[in-house]
Amino acid sequence: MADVGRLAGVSPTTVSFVINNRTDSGISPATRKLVLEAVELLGYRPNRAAQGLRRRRTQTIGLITDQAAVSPHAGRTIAGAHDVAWKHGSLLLVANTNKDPKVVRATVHELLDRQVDAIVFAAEGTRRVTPPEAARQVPTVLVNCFTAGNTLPCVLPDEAGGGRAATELLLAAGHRRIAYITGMRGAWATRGRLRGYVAALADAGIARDDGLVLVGNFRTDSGYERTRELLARRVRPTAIFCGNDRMAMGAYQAVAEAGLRVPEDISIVGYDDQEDLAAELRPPLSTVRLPYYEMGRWAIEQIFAGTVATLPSRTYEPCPVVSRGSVGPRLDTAVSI
Amino acid sequence: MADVGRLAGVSPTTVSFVINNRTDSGISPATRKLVLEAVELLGYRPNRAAQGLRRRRTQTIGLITDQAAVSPHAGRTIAGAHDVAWKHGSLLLVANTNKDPKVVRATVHELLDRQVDAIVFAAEGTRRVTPPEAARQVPTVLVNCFTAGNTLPCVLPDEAGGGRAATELLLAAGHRRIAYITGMRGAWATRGRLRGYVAALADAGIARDDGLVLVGNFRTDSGYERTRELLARRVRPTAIFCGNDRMAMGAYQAVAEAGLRVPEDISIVGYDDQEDLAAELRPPLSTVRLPYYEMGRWAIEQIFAGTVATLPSRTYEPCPVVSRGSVGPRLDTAVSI
DNA sequence: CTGTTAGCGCCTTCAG
DNA sequence: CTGAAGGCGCTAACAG
Repeated sequence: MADVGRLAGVSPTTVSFVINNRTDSGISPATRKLVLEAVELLGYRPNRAAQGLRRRRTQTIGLITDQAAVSPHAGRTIAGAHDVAWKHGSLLLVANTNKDPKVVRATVHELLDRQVDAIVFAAEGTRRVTPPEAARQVPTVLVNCFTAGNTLPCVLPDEAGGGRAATELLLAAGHRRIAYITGMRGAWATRGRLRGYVAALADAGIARDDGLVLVGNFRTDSGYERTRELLARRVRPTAIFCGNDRMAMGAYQAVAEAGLRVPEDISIVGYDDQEDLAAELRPPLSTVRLPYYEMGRWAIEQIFAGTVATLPSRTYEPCPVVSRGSVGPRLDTAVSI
Repeated sequence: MADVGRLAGVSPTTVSFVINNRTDSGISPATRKLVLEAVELLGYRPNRAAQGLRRRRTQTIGLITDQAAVSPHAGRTIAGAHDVAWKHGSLLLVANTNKDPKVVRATVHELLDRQVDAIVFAAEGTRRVTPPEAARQVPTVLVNCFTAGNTLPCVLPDEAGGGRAATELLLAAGHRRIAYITGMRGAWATRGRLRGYVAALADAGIARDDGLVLVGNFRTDSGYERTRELLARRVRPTAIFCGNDRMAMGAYQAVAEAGLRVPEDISIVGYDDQEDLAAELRPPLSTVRLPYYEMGRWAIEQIFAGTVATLPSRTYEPCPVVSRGSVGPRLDTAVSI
């Protein structure tokens, strides 16, 4: 910076003013141009570490994930967060903990030591977390997780809305006997999706039939097995809502083995919109998207909006329907009620 | 730090010595203990931004990806890189470019401005890249990509080795009529895998039969279509090596539709070991793993080993076979040669 | 409209 | 064995 000043024949201060184009302390256009030329000539770039030291803002945000490796989910959250941060001139310091509380603590400290402006916690599967107290030193927002007393603002997928949307997609196609293969019992996602399913049926004036709700576990096998059971019944459902895409893949197989076709003979809807799976199934699977990218965006947007302190304890991000080719009209009018 | 010194009754210098436990400038055990207690009491943590300014090392490494969102791949590379960096007390500054050269340039500068100690470039799909010259200011290593003149060291998956391993897995099970459904023509991965396939067959003394090599495009549909063609032949292959897992999924469907079973009637091997797909297929797919995690590790290890400058232009990371349940013994001895 | 001065928090000679 | 002084690169008061 001193070099730039020397070359332009001004003081370092003036250079600083020009670089940060501060309008308050009016620099003459001529000087300004002179400085800019010197900057260009020398290829000068300000040292952010020094800036951070002085300004107490590093233009860096810490993002802590559970387990980035396992699924594309963490990647999408990071991408969403990154895009917004980038637009504001910030970058992400990304760290992985393997849910190990000691590592989480250590990570928060490492981030804080590097003077991050804010921290985002992102979980793969929705769950309760207990971030270390130290994180409170900077604005903190939770993505896809929440604390016991709702002590930190968080954003969660609107699972109930997604369950409703999936069910309504089927309802709109004329289906009335819609089975639901749930995910793992007790999982936060499972409960929400079920609530949406039940509500949608109720709104459509369809009597609740617990026989149509089978318990799966999110694995392909359970989708396959439960679908076989369903197809073996005297009165079959005309559509199946699967608690996730992998179970839907299992369902596809059971349907094929029974000599039936999707969607001609039976309609299927998944959940998650798992990349490289839902779109690649034959026929492409209609499903509901888990808004990881959007949640990542949201978190960073709140940070830049400076609204973190005043945020409601929970914000729900919609799970939009992704219509592909696995839902068809109900055809068995003869058999249904 | 001054506070700590005051509390311990020593100068800031002494505190610094204790914190960085410098053995050269011998601090008495008593003083040392005193300082450590003060640090503990005050919850003092050194400011890395200030340290970085002084030491010219920020304990931060920049990691630039192509498109983190699309697949789990980038996530695995990040995880591998992170784990090694963490072990050395460093953190990753992660940034995404969407292959846009202007964004890539800008990102490199943002990273350099933040004084990263090194830069890693990671691509999703193996390809040629042209990183901005500016990156040379710090050690730079490429993951899953390479430059035109091999001007920067890189690590790539050993696709030929993987193609060979997949083929040998089938050969070992007794198969001799092994078809290969390739990925997109011209893709770097496709060529390497094919080379390995051809070499393995040659080594086994099996005459080359170009009729067994069908061109696919990495999408599920092509795996399905090519497999149908294969199954319609008078003399069928007893095993199929698919250029990736998605095509293997398509192959599974064609096999099922033909009333055949994997692996009883026909064996199938995939490539990529795509999470949440290969392991979830029924039967679980035997495949070859793309070593993203390992390549991420490798890159950071080189950086800490200080060997970046002396590295060979290309290093190949093995693609290990992942045996699951889709390969069985050849049963049609009657029909084969 | 521009320059001087004084740190941000830390590390590193160099004296004692 | 420990402390004082100086500076990493930058910005914010405060003068002029």
